[in-house]
Amino acid sequence: MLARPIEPADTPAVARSASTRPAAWRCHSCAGRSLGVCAPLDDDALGPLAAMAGRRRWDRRQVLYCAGDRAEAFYKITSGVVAEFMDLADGRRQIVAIHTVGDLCGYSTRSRRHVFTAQAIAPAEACAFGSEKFSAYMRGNVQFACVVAGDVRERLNQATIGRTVVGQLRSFERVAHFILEIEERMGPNGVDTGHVELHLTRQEIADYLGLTEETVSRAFSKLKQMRLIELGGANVVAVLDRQRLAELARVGGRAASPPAIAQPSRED
Amino acid sequence: MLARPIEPADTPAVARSASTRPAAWRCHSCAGRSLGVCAPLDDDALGPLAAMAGRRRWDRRQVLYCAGDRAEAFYKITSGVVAEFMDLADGRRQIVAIHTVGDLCGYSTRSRRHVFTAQAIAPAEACAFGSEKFSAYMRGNVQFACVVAGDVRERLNQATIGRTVVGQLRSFERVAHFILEIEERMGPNGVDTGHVELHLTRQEIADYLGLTEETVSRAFSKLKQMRLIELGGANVVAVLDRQRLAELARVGGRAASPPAIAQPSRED
DNA sequence: CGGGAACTTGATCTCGGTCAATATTGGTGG
DNA sequence: CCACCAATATTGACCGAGATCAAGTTCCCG
Repeated sequence: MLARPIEPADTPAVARSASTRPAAWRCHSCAGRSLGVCAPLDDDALGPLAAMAGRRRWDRRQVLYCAGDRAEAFYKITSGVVAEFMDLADGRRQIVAIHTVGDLCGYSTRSRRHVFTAQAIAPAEACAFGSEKFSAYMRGNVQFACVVAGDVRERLNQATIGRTVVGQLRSFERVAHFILEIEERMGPNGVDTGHVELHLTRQEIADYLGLTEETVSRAFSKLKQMRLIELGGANVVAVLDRQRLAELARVGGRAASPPAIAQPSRED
Repeated sequence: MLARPIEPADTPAVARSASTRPAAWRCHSCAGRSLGVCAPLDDDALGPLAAMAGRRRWDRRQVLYCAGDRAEAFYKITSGVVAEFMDLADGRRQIVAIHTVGDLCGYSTRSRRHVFTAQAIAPAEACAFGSEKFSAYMRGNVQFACVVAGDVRERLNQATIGRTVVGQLRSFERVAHFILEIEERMGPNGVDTGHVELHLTRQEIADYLGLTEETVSRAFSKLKQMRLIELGGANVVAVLDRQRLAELARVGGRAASPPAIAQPSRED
């Protein structure tokens, strides 16, 4: 089944065989252990997943799967960045999601086919779960099924906010929103230096926001001129005034920065 | 029809007590029984849901819930049309979903608050399930949890296609897509006469597609002039050439291109 | 019928797209 | 380490799709 170009699991034989060590022990060194669908699971619930997981990696620009392909696996990203997009016949492209460490991608239609194409934006690694086994585990474990449902629900909310951004905001407002979104999603590390590595090229940002690369570039220049950001090398942006940036980017009634980290089932 | 704002369940005592009549018996006359999350469930699985369900109804323009409100219930629509939208501070509005018979709405954030506002676009009725009970039933029934996960996944796909429509298509292409979408979602009845009742005003369509009402109106006129549609009274559209309409509206589905390996860059 | 809401159409303006010319960056080999 | 080259970004000039402003027109519904 799930082909593994690299290695099924870089695990010493001793660990695989013995029941003295739960399969989930390998997860302890995983950056995504406390993120996304893994976070709410204890080691017991994680065990079957860890046992079916294989490792995969892709270089920048490599494709994980294509729209229309039969869905073979889910991928939980452990490093790097992956974009999902839809293509139009004439070459227009809409990036519909950007995934990074902790995110699960590979959701498909009811007919088990991918709707989107996924491509590594930065060299990426992931835990791969065969679709069949993954679904079977869902059908056998309520907790996991609920966790997945919650994950998809969260993604639906993100997608919907994205639709509002593209449908209603002006170009530079969209870019402001993008900067804050990336800062939030990519840097879940505690204190921020105010420096955000974008990972996406101007063209990719344009495809994400429904603009052209020239307009995106102009928007960056405008925000820089407004003293809200500073542009650095290596595609890094320094956020100078998060407050005003957030006002430009505001979508929906309340603050655009819900504590998005994987955490308790309820807050406030 | 049965009206009445909130009742736990107007079930004859005999049905509630006796095992001779499952609680789901009332569902047999429901238009949504074979749609959405109810469809995959047999009467046994439906029973607990039916037992917790109450009926609600809203007039045109009435609000089901507001963004930021604490989520109290899920609503499975049994008649009418409901729109979910996000508002911006300055009055701009994005309709992010249109729901009709069979659709479940009321999904919230992890913090149990609504992200969107829901409003009846046409007088609507729904089966209401208290959030707590609904979630509890999910946590106790794998099948139901999986069904809900599948429903949300489907919605995610729709939302993503919507984002592509708004981000990439020209105004009249978006309207073409809208017409076909409404035809498909509102008329699940067998053979179509080619007549689609839109239910939404021009302004609402505009808010859905990220346009202005004038532009929407011009797009309708243009499609009419192109002999693809005919405009009738009562906000009804006659589809004259579904084929060409679909070509304008096409997103995602690549036709015959071999899904070769990593296409390094966009063109060439 | 009458009046208000929804729709259509026209005139003009503007934001963002398009085309095109540099400028900058980053990677590679000498 | 530097020179060179391709990829990416920036900036400018111009254009056009869609927004805006402003009348009219049609459709409901009492």
